[in-house]
Amino acid sequence: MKKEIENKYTEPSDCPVRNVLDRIGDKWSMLVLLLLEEKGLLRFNEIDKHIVSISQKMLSVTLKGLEADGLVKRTIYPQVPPKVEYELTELGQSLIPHLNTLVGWAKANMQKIETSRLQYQN
Amino acid sequence: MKKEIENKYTEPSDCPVRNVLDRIGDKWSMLVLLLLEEKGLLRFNEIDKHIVSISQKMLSVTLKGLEADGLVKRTIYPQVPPKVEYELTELGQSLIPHLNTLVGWAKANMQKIETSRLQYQN
DNA sequence: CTGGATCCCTAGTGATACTG
DNA sequence: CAGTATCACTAGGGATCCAG
Repeated sequence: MKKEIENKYTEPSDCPVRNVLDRIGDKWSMLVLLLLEEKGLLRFNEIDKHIVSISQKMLSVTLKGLEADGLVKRTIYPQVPPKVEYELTELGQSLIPHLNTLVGWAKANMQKIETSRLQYQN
Repeated sequence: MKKEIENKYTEPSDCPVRNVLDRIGDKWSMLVLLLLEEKGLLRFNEIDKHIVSISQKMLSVTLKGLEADGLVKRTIYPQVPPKVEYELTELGQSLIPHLNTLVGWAKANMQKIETSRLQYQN
C-alpha cells in the first residue's frame, strides 16, 4: 500500500540519499574506494590481501559495481596468467574527500557513540 | 578461515569505516537524520508522513538505533494519547554537514553515474 | 591469477494485527 | 498516538568449487 505524499525524502531512484547509499552503503565499497585512493593502482589479489576477510566473491561483486558506476577503472592485461588492475576514476576521486570527512567524524566520535550505546538500556 | 594480515581496512569494531556505515549505511537512518535536521522537532507520526513508504516498524527500529547511538534525543510526554518527540542531539547535528556534502556530491554526479551504469554492459 | 557459478544461511525489511 | 509482536520474504553475503 503506497502512501500518497511524495517529497524529497521519498526514495524514488533520483533521491540523492538513496543514490549515495547505493554506492557506499554496502559492506565493502567504501573500504575499496579508500584503499584505491591510498594505494593508487592495485591488482585484484592485492586488494584482497589488504582488505582482510573479504571473500573473493564479494570483492568481485563490489569492484563490478564500482566499475559500473564509473567510480573505478578496470584495466585488463591480456596475458597468461591474467593481470587486472584497478584504480579510481576522476569521478571516484571526487567522492573521496567526502568519505574522508565522514571517516574523520567517525574517528572523532566513535568513543562517544560507543559510550552512548552501552548506557542505552532497552 | 581467517586471513592473517590486519590493517586499518580490516573491520574490527573500531574501524571508522564500519563505524560510520553502521550508523548511516542502513536504509532509513540517513533520511531520518536529514529530516530531523530540516524540521527540528518531530513526532513519530510526523516523521512517518514525511518519509514516504517507511513502515512503522522500520521507523521504530531506526529511531531506536539512532537514539542508542546518541544521535537522536527522544522525549516522552506522559499523557493520553501519548506524545513523543524526536530531535537531533549535538552529536547528531555534528554529523549533518558531512551527510550534506555527500548529498551534494550525489546531486552533482548522479547523472554521470546513471549514464555510466547504462553503458556498462555485463 | 582473476574471477564465475552454485548453494546456503542469515539479517534486514515489509505486512499485518494487536496494545497501553 | 506510538509503538510491539509475529510471520514471511528477499537480498546480501560467505563457502566452496570450477574455469579461462
